[in-house]
Amino acid sequence: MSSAEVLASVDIVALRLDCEAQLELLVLRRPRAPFAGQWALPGVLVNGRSADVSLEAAAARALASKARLQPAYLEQVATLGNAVRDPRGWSLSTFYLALVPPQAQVEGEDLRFVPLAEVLQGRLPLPFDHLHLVRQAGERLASKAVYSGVPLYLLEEHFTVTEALAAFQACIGQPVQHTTLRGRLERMKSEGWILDTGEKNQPRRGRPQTVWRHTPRQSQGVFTFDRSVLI
Amino acid sequence: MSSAEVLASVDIVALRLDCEAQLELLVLRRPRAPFAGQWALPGVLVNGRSADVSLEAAAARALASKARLQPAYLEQVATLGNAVRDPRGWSLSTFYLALVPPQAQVEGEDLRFVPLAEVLQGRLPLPFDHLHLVRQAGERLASKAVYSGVPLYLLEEHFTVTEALAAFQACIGQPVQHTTLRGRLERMKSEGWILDTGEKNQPRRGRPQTVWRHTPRQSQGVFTFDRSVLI
DNA sequence: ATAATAGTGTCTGTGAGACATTATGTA
DNA sequence: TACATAATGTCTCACAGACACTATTAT
Repeated sequence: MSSAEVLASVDIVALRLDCEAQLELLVLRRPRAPFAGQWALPGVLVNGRSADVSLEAAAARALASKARLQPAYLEQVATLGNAVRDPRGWSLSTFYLALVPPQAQVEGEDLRFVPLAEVLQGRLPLPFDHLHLVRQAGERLASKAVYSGVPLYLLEEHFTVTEALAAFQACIGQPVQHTTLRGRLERMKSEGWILDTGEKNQPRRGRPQTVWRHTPRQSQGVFTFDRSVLI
Repeated sequence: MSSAEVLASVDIVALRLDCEAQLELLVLRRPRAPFAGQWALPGVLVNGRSADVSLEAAAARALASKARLQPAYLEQVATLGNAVRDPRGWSLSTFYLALVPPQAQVEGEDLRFVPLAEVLQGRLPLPFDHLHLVRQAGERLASKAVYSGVPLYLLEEHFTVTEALAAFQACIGQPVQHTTLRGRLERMKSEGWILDTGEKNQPRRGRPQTVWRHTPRQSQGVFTFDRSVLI
């Protein structure tokens, strides 16, 4: 059997929070055709010649080699494949949702974070069907945020309730009651996923904030609640 | 750029319920090397030469052409890719969970349903990493069954609470309170996902059963509850 | 003191768990 | 009648929603 005529790639939808707790998307200026010079999702081709032992490894390589980023959370979202998404022919994209801590230093000539909202509204066009991938990854994040602790991976290891609240709301796209979140954090604490450092953080004005620390048991696992935050 | 040296396939984990409400897995005797003659998951290669317009179409083709089956539910689970899963080299498998109604007529020389439990226990070995795919698909089904109406796709369109209960329990692998299920069905009814036909079914002995009808709004959608069935 | 922000308490509603009770059929 | 199976009712508990109230800081 000859090698199959299909182009397989791994693409990354990497998100972080900006200083106003809005989601940002990592984009990269494409070095090669097609769409050379355009901003697009970082990705790599997977084939027998690349050294990756697995798809996961290819995803990690895409982020590490193109952006020198190590995600706090990495999850495969889905694989999209059809005959028209790439002008070169039948192609497959297995795409991942990556969550990276805020203020990662990646600004450069051909690498930057852009507001996710701009992309979703089409004001910042992406080549291929990358907008579709971004949408699906965003929906995955939103749906997981209502019943899991996933948004904590967008924060520094040490965080406050206010920061966590902003992260959940950014992921879900809806307001969340702080009392609800406090209850959930309390449950995560009792199961060892986070802990109260005892430290306090002093905001510009007002009462000092409790500082929590995110300590996921297994790396990149998610704490799952048995209820959805009702919207 | 030459065609990439990667083998891409779509594999199907098709499940149905036997007459004792145990899950069964569809397996197919491989016509070609590698592993010719062994029972394995049905699947097809995807490449530019096959006529599939998309991965979804390839998945449907795999089921239709190899088993003449049309699934009531079809969902992409994930894509597994690495250098060692196929002796021919670096390969990708995008695999789908398919739910088919009971008593579908597919028995044949090189096509049959086998008890899922036998496969999971390793008493019925599968080639490649197919056991791994089956496990992941099974876990996906179990996790969805606790907060959605997915198991109803394993039933005939007309069903009773007892049948539904058996389906949920088979998917979850745990007993479920019939009162809980009745409550959920009532909620699905009020949102139009199922309806009370008014008919009754008379079991061998005992009170007649209400006959419900599964009428999913959008084909293959799932009703989602905002709580998990607490285990 | 006042404003701002963090954190707690209270009441309600929903829906699951557990289990008793009632309903309706067959043998 | 006895028995089997289906369906309902009741009570408790966990937890989200909503919102009032208290606590602790800076200005």
